[in-house]
Amino acid sequence: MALGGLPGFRDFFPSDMRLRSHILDGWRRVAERYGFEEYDGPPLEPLDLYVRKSGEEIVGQLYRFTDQGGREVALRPEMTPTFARMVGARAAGLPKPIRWYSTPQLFRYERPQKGRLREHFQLNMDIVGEPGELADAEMIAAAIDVLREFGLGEADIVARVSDRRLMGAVLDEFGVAEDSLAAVFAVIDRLDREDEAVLRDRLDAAGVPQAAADRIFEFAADPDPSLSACVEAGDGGPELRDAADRLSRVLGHLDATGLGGFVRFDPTLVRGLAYYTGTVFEVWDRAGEFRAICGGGRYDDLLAAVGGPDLPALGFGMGDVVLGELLIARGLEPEQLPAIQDFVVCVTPEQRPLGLQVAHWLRDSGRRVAYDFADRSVGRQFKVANQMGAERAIVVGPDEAADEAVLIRDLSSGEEARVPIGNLKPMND
RNA sequence: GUGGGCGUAGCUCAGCUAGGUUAGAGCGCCAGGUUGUGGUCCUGGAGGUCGCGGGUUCGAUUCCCGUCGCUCACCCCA
Repeated sequence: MALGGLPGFRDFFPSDMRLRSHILDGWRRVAERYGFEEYDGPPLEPLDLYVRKSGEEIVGQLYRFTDQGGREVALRPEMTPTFARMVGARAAGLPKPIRWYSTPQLFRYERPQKGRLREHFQLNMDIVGEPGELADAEMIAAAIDVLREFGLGEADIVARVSDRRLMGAVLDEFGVAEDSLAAVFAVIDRLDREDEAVLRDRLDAAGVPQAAADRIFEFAADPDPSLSACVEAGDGGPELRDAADRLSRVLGHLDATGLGGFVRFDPTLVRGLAYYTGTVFEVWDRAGEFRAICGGGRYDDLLAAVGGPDLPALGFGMGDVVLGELLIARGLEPEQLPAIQDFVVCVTPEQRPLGLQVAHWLRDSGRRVAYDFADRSVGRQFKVANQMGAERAIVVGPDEAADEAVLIRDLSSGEEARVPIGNLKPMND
């Protein structure tokens, strides 16, 4: 290989393209089954579109440059700003709620690692203009159904669901100061992966009182947390009660759909959820081998904040990289379809014109057809037909031609039959 | 940005651990095994500056240093 590609970018050989198409096709099927309409925007956007939402520090993680017209531009790292602009342009005239989906290729300048490249495809499904909990449940159900579409079941995946406001209220009640909240969230996110002693040191460094730390670990130790326990721990203020009530209804709706077995209330879900305002969720493989497969939630203030309409909204994103790794690990890759169905065998070069006509008729009727480009022996042509995975060999030879027929051989059973050439003509010819 | 692992044919790897004649295997690929029938089998072939550069040495794929690349983890995560 004289020249490699860029790190974190993928070449999709035919065998890889199979999985990619499988994933993208599955995404589309389910999104449309949920009544979502597809949209797309430009892969290149003004840099400012992302700075405005996420701040200057994000610039280092963007693929960005100055174009020949002096504009600062960036390859899109996420779809939400583009979505906000597009929704804003049409929202006034569209019936609510708006249900749109997209499958953009996104780019981020980061060190590639497992499940995380510099480029990926991401399913985005969003609902705009609906404040009620049925929409929250609908969104989570859609995410689960997308994964079910690929053959993943309750034993494979789990949706962790919470409300953005719950844990903050609980921590407040524990005596955690407002300005150490971020550090505490980071600790909570690592409860499964890090020793308690290390995490206690971090809490201490963040200025969290010993008593508060004790209550955090006690709270997090509950293997099957309940909403009521959460409200109790937080000594339910009105906002906490409202969040708990809402979440309770969301979970109830999900039970009603029959997807309850995929769902788990998890108040420790706090990570990377800066702009969410209510329901938040992530879907994980149960074995915990991979990163989050998908994440999303309600972001009622975001559209207005990035210059879009002031409408409540919610949605999720699901990347193709982790999902692809998971499907491979669970043996759920799509099966390889042979490239062709029919292989036209020419016995002698004299049959070439007839062979070309037969092949073209078959193609016109929708069959996948190939033939040998060289005038090789019949045996060789059969070898190629077999190698290409053909179901049938269509033999065009002098004996058959004399009868205005071809010989059709079933390559798996070996059965042969003479068929009049006219029978191969497409129906509508 | 930080740290670990790995770089030998298209792919998966062996050889290197006391440095030495034309660097190997399996799979894959190509061509044959004659005259109209494939999958198995047999024969032959193509394909490698042993990632790159430097050092030690009579001699380096093998030892040392550097560098690049890949990969995993950390950081970060929209």
